Amino acid sequence: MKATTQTEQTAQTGTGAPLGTRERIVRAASRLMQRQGYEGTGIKQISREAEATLGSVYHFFPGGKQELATEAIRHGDREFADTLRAVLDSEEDPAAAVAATARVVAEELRASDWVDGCPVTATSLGTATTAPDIQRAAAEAFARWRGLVEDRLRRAGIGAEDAHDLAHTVIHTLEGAELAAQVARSDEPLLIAGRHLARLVDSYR
Amino acid sequence: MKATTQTEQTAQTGTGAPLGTRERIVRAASRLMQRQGYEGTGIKQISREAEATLGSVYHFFPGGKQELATEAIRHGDREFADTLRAVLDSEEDPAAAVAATARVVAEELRASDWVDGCPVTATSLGTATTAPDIQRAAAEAFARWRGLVEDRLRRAGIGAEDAHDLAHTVIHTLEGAELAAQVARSDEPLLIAGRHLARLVDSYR
DNA sequence: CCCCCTCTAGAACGAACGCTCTATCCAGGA
DNA sequence: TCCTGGATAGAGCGTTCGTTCTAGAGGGGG
Repeated sequence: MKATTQTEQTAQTGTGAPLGTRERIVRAASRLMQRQGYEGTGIKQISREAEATLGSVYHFFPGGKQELATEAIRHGDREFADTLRAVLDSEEDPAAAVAATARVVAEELRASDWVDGCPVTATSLGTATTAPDIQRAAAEAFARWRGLVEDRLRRAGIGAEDAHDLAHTVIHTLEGAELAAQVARSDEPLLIAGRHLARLVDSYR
Repeated sequence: MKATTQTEQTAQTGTGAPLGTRERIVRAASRLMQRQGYEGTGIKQISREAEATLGSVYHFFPGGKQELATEAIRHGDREFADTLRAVLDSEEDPAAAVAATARVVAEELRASDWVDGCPVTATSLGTATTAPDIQRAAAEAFARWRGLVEDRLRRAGIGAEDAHDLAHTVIHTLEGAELAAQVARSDEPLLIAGRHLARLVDSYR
């Protein structure tokens, strides 16, 4: 971790090569806030987990905790968008694709012992009155995810307005079901949601 | 606010009569945590808002913040259960009843300027690893709400298994749509969810 | 060779945190 | 009349919070 840090972090993301300081901080912030929420996560805990110092955190994020949180949300946004794209394209039938998404979310949640829920939700909840930037980043994440679903449905031949509405309900139902699955420590809510969403999508074909 | 406090608070809830200290504390905690989350809300802020002193808070809730939070969740649980019962019975058709529920949630959210979301979600999120009591109370709230919907659907002639599954998706979709409505500051997610849930329920008749 | 600039390092600040503790108040029973 | 015990009151504990600040490390360009 030297002055070459900045160039490293932009180049390598996928491999196991060492990440730049800035990227390590963002990832640590995203993961911690996903589990503990915005208020429940401290800057010092983030810097410790990222193996960076407080000085580095404020060097890369002069806006402090709020700037770091919005960046963490954007990280979670991109991350889920990637898996969403992949899963939606993995099935021929749009209804099956939606059900597969619910299954994947359920698997990942179970794998984390029901701890890693939606990073965007956990980070943004409770900041409505204090940090509008964070809310905006969260809204943008939801909008992007809905856009991916909407595109997929339109490509399957579903009309523009129906696809728009369906995308809303698909994303939001997954969101709510994941939340319920988390507190119940069971994937039943997500699997039921997947079946119902598939049925709903099918009814518009 | 004297020694008669304890008897007062059990007796009067609906009227405009003065509430007992304990009840005032629970309500303040519920409202504040609904907006700011568990970690974002301080005990001193609660006692200030409830017009009670720190001594009173720890007198009624020796378990501290965690005990207070579980009580706040149970309060929110009962509150939403009451409106849920009322709205579900206000319509003849079960699908229409579900859509009406989404409309009511949207109205209340809008009335609070998109700030008062689900009290159970906001309070319990981020406490998974630290406070299992809070998680349990949240899970019980969801289960109760699902139970109310399931009963309503079964009374409308829907089969046991279908009613069980539908109740899951109805509650969880409303949950997720309310969250999205909050960050987007728009009731569109909830209204779309209401239409889709009605269509889904209808498809099981 | 040395300056410069990005990045690292962590001590220190005031404020707020959850919680403990002692003191006081006051209605009802003996 | 005094006593008892639930309820109120708030100063103060140690800790952690987000943030600021100064100091140093170290490689590339003049």
